[in-house]
Amino acid sequence: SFDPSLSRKNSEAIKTTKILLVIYRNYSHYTSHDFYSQFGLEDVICTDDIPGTDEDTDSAVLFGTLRGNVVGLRYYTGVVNNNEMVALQREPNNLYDKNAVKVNNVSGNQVGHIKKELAAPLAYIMDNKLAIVEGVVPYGAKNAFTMPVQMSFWGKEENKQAVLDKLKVHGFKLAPLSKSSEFGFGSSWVSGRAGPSYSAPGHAAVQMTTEQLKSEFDKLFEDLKEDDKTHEMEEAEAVGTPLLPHQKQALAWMVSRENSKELPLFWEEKNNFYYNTLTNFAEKERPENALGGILADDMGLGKTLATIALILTNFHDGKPLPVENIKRDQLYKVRGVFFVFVFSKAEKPKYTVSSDSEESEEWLPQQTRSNVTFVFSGTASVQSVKKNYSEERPRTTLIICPLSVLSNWIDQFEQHIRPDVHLNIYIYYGPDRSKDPAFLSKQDVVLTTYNILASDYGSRGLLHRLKWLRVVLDEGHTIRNPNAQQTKAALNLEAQRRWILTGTPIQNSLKDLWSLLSFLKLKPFTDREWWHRTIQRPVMLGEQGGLRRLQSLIKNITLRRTKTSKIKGKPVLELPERKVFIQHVTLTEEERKIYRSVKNEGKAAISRYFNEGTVLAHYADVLGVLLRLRQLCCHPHLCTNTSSSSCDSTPEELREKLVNKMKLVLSSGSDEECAICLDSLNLPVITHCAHVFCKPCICEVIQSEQPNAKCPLCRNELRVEHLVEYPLEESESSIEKGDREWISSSKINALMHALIDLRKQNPAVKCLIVSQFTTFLSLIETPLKESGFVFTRLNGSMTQKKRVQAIQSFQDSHTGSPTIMLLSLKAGGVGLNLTAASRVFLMDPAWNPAAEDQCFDRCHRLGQKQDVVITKFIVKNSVEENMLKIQNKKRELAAGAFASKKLTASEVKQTKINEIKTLIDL
DNA sequence: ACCGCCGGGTGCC
DNA sequence: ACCGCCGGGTGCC
Repeated sequence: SFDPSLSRKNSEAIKTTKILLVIYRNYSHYTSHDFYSQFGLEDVICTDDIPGTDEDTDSAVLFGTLRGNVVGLRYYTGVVNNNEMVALQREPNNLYDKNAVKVNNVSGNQVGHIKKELAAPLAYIMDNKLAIVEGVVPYGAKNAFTMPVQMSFWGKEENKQAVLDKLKVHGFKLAPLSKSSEFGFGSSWVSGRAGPSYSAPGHAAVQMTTEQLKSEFDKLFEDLKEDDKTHEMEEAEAVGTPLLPHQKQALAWMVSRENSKELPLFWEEKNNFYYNTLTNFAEKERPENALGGILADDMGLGKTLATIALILTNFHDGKPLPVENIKRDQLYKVRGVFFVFVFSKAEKPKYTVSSDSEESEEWLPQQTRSNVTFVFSGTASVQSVKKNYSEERPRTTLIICPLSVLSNWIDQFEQHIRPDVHLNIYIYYGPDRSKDPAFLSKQDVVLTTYNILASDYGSRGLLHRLKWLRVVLDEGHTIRNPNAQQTKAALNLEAQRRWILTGTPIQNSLKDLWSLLSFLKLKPFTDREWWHRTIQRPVMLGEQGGLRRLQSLIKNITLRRTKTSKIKGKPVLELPERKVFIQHVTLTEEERKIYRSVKNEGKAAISRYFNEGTVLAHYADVLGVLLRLRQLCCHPHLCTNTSSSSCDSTPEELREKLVNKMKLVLSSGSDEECAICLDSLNLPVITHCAHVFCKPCICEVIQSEQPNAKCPLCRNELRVEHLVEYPLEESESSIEKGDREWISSSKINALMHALIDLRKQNPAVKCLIVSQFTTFLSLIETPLKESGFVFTRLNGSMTQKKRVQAIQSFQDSHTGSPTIMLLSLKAGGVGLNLTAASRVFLMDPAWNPAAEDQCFDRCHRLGQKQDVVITKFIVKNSVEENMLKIQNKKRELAAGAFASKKLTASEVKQTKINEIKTLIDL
């Protein structure tokens, strides 16, 4: 499998010194977090530095417990059971007592108040966040006026004394932590099962070590395969592409989830009541099962196709979208309702709704105003149903995806729906998008992006006013951060069925899971407190029961297969091989000279930061130095000298400098994410301390930290009026193009040599040429034209239409179609399909090996028929080689047993410092 | 009796 | 609340 063309010649340009064969492994759990871990920013970003994030509940310990009283029961409707969990909630605006503390049951109905004498110290403790106070009503739930409540106080060790003192002043004392302090669950009336136990830390019957826990956690999603999910289902006729066996499994599972009549997990029916076995909450109303789930298949297994098949197959009431057309003369009017009856075999027409349509009886009487069209077969079974849905019975599937995969969805719909089937699909995107709710709700499918979703939420726009039949979040892990705007926006959508598609289900934290569960409307986890008390904390404390619950929960709502999963003994996907070669390039003496001088200058600056201990504060500058070096490895013209910083300048100069820095960071290929929402930048702004965030994110931080807001990355002062916005679309063209004469570079020579060689062997083979620098791609265009290559190009900045055109022409197999695509590394999202290419030339290494892998997967995926050969050009003795070292270290770490062992803040810092040192040879 | 005791009215915060 | 608390009625043995 060694490609001789790469080393055959010993030309002047390519001084190939060594070729390495890297065997492909799956690094899919490598994520964009990596950038932050690389620079040790995770601890700064992910913990309590940002207001509104989880109150560092992971490190909370139990201070003790206290018995108190709930009073005023007769004024409220909320009821509880014995042993039921209750939520304590401050009510600072209470007219009678500013210390008031409400007591709510699991579904949020108020039960009463904490007696005022106790509320006084509680209010202090809660307001100052000294402890989290949780309650359970041990008995007396049926009392008329007051009932007892057993309270547990959880907090950071350093706050324990303050809590004890405050309680003491008011004459209260926490019970010592003894075994007997396990409260409540022993006498649970929930029969049959062993009730859950929430024991105090240190007293868990079998406590797991952090390592055990970690490995169990990693296995969570791997143990999901087989058992009940092997059932296959034939796709509806309307699906134009035959499904593979594993896709039929996915379809069967998704349809069964949507049509499920079962109680959700952790609920039981008893005495006409429905009991939640985790919280002991009960209600008369049957809790709705989450009609949906998480499809967490590896990328390339066809999540998109499975979803399309789901839409068509479970189109309405468990029936598929009909393929045949309805004839007009079969229309009958009955009491203002339009029915179409198609009787194929029956002797007599029936003017009743078929009993097969279980729900018709219940809804028809109220629905007589809407126009309904039914198609029945004579055997009284419904063959197909089509009707104008009323607002209460929405028909529309809303699909939300990153912009980069929007076109992929459109393609896939076109590709996989039979041409004679009519499906209304509307792309809700762009300034001219429809403002008409009636129009939108008449669509079968509405496609939009997370950014549109987020801005729609802010303005309470159409997406949030309509009721949807189904909402699908593609790349759904984008809602893992509960504070991000798009997460809130997604959680607030109204829909009957909800799906999350993701290839990376859990990053490395349980916390990530909560947003997903909350989106799925899984009772009672929509409220973070119940999730935290019943699952997250028990798991964190190493309790077996907690992990068991988590496992069954994940198992219940998730389907995940990897590329290596097997179905009936055969791999789910048989992809051609994929080989990665590293081709070393040696710079010419002239290039080396420039490189060396920039490096020495940058090295001096960075050593100074090290000596001053201000590396993090000069974060953008460090990146800038590294960026310039990486650019010089590619081509001397890439490095436009964005001068190093000097202090104190006029506001205008400062502004310009900041804009330049922002451009630097945005084009560095390493940091296109916002440190707050951890997602791609939405309206990027730069702070005076030169850190880039989404404007909405940072504004929220500033808002909530009033009046002394600090930068989440470096703790410098922040002001809204100091934020500098990214200037609108002047980009690209301004970066010098025609004003310098074109020259080649060692890397371009190496590339051209390989391309020409390849063309000699097989003129039809298609290649991707990938770089993080779009200017570099532009420079490469010149020799491509000179050598007569037909090529196309895909940039992040291209309009949707142009992207589609570029992709289509490249995927075209006719002679004369482009054989080369110039691709910016981050241009295509995960869904981008470039299977026409079987060769990839990666012109410059990325910080994050996962970003590279993702890029390779755009051609090494379902539909690829040939082996994929990837060539990475790496300049000898340069920052690129050092980047490889770090990439390899990361891969080892990710693959090793201690995978993502939590590092302490100082360990992370040290790692970061070492990495910067490695990168610049310090 | 500027007390005690009785029994009715009453009741979250 | 089959409590506590309040405040009015009442008052030797």
